[in-house]
Amino acid sequence: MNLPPLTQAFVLHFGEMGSRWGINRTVGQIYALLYLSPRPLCADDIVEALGISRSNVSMGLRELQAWNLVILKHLPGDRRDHFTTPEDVWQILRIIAEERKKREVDPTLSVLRGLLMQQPSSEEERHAQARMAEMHGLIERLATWYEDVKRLDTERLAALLALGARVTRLLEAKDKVVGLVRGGRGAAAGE
Amino acid sequence: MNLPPLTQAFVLHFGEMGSRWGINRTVGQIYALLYLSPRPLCADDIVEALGISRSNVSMGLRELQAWNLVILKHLPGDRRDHFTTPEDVWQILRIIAEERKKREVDPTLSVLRGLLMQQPSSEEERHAQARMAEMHGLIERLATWYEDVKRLDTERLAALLALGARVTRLLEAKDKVVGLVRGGRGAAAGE
DNA sequence: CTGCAGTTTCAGAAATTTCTGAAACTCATA
DNA sequence: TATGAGTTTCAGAAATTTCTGAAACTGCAG
Repeated sequence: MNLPPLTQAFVLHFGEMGSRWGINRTVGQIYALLYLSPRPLCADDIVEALGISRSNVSMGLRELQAWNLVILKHLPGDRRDHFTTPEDVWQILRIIAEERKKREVDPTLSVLRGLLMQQPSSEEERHAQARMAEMHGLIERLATWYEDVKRLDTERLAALLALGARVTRLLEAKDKVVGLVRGGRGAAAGE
Repeated sequence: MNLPPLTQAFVLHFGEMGSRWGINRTVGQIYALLYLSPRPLCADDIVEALGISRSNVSMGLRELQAWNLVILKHLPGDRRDHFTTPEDVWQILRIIAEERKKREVDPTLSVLRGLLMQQPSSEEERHAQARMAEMHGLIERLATWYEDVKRLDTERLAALLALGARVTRLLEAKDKVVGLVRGGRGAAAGE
């Protein structure tokens, strides 16, 4: 691996974190490299930059495509596929959230649903099912919230984040205001 | 493994998902078992229930303790440690969020900070650093939001979730109302 | 003390995941 | 349709992770 020091440090870090993030070292490194690169890279550029085998790069790129984390570009006059990552970090965030939900949450949600349909065959099972119901309820709430929030455009999403916990102040204010407005003039605060 | 069918299905599922969640199969299974159990279990109960070695259980419990996901109970007249999970699923959610942040986000945040302090030594590096700055900015925003939200009590948190994307309506309403209230009667909406 | 129930540690075995090189495939173009 | 640049696949090698049994440790009870 022969990269400028900052790039190299970033790439190595992504490699190390990869396993914690549910991808492997190579995939992490490839992603990091593409993320930093000012222009699309082809597979051989990656082989060169990271010093790993061609087939490993191919598999890594395949996995990143499954994650929707790379974009395929065709440079004019070059048959080879070239790859970049989406530019916009908010877009990347959305993709990662979506994919992690799909992989880490949805399967459990559907298993829970299945198990909650069944007839418990003992007191033990009745209790177990109640616990599953609690878990299911929470996950479903989170999932609904996420489905909702992910549709927001970036500007609104950013505004919401910036507001942080102060939304609740707003929430409480709402109740007051709703009363106030209802008792006074026309509608202003919806719902 | 000899468990009632619903329990067994849940335990096996957690085992399979374990690797996606950053824990291993055994740890997933132990957690699932404790989560469903109506009473605290000791290590040997777990060996018995899951059919795995005593030392494996010991390591698994140790890891779950590192995650703060189990509670140690001492039953009167029994020297052995017994384990449960926190009862409240919201509490569990908080713990998982905290631990995942600590493991999956904080290290990257600190590496990014370090790299952003350095002097870029070329145009390439300057660009790479700009990309890192974008990533750092986003992650820091998310982290701040999280720090903020995690302090909410469960009731408020639940209310916020339930509101979902509709908060933005409220946000927009706020602007209107603030004007309206300012131009009309006494203060109602804070901030 | 000594014995013993209970727990932890750890080196190596087993299982799983990742990585490689060689072979197979694809498809534009000469 | 033959060539070859580029890509993918896949079986086995290498590395890593997980799991086990045996040995070491801990601290209470007699």
